[in-house]
Amino acid sequence: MGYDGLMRWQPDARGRLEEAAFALYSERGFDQTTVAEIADRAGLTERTFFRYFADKREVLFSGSDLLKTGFADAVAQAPSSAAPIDAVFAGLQAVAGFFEGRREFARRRRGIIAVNPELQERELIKMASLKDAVAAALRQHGVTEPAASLAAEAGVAVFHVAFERWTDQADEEKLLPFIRETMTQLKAVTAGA
Amino acid sequence: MGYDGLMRWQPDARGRLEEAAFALYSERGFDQTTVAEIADRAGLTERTFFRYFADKREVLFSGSDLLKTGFADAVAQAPSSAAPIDAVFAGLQAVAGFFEGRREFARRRRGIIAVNPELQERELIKMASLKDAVAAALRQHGVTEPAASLAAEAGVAVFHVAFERWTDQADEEKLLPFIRETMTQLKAVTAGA
DNA sequence: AAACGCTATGACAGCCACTGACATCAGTCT
DNA sequence: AGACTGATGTCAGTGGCTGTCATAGCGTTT
Repeated sequence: MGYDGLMRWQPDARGRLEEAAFALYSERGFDQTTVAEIADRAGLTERTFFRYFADKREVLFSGSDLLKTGFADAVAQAPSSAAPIDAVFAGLQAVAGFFEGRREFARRRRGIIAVNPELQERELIKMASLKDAVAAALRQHGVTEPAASLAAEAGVAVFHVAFERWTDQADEEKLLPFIRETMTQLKAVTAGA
Repeated sequence: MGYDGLMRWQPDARGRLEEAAFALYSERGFDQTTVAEIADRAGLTERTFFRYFADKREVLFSGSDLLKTGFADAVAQAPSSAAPIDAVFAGLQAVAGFFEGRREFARRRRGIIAVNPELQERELIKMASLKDAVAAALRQHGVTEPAASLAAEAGVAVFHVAFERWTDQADEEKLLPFIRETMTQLKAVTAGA
């Protein structure tokens, strides 16, 4: 039999909270949404929200762990003969796969984050964490510092720039070509003089 | 005659708040310090703290505006014949001057920030803002996107890595040599393959 | 010098993010 | 049935941050 209005013990509390937050942040904006409202919409309480997410921002970043491990694992599994920049590129290819078919979602999520400094801060620290993971994977490959950190910085910079250009596009296209082109241009820039 | 205990209308309220915050964050850590305590130590009230600083973190970042304009102005004033990466390097030289003789302060400040994720987030968004300013200066130079953004990312990455290595050093040395070396290594890494 | 006005600060009330402690509910095991 | 476990609810409290109004110091005007 169905549950009577009460949602307690309904499945996927975490997912419901994510959806509710995403919807409310879209409709009214992050600042104009309270955690109590998110919890209500998900049929839960504020306290439960904070059991699943460390804070009000984190609910938008549940995918970043997968992105991080996907990127770093691909770097770690690159042939050991590969130059650092090529190992990083292998990671970027994995990232491109990660976003396959999710451009519209990525676009709306970016819209929410773009208008709020607090959310931008969170996004930046996720990027920094991604960078650290990539650097660690490179070191595991025998790349020494500071080359590992710099190659990781370069890789994440390429991802960031390419990702923005991809979501700015009107048409549904693949992310990978943007990554390729951005990487080429980074090489051109740093080779200057 | 001197003032009797009350500090109202004592000069440099802002500076006193900065010093008090820096001291307390050092002694007990950021989380264990309340804004009321900072204000007390500065002889002011909590409300006044928030008139000078947007939030509890911002009090540690008052210098970042000077750093940003110093970096960006130097980029903008580089000879128009200079390649993007060389204009960026001119900016980095200005940054090195900015930190002249402030290594110990930079070191302690970094210690406060290093142990607190919220402060790291704030530092990261300041870096991003710095990057944006540098990119804008490059565009003003006629550099097109995405080269401007990428060169700016590269420049800020070099600053970041060099700065960390400089503050890790035990001896008081100049920042500029670290910047030179880091820049060289970035070029080597991105030239790979 | 008295009145005026301007700005920095204080005082107070309130919202909301976030936390700790304990109660309660649903399903499982025995 | 009764005990056990894990997810959720309830409640009280802390602290960051804001809006609003009162007040203190200081210069200016008349």
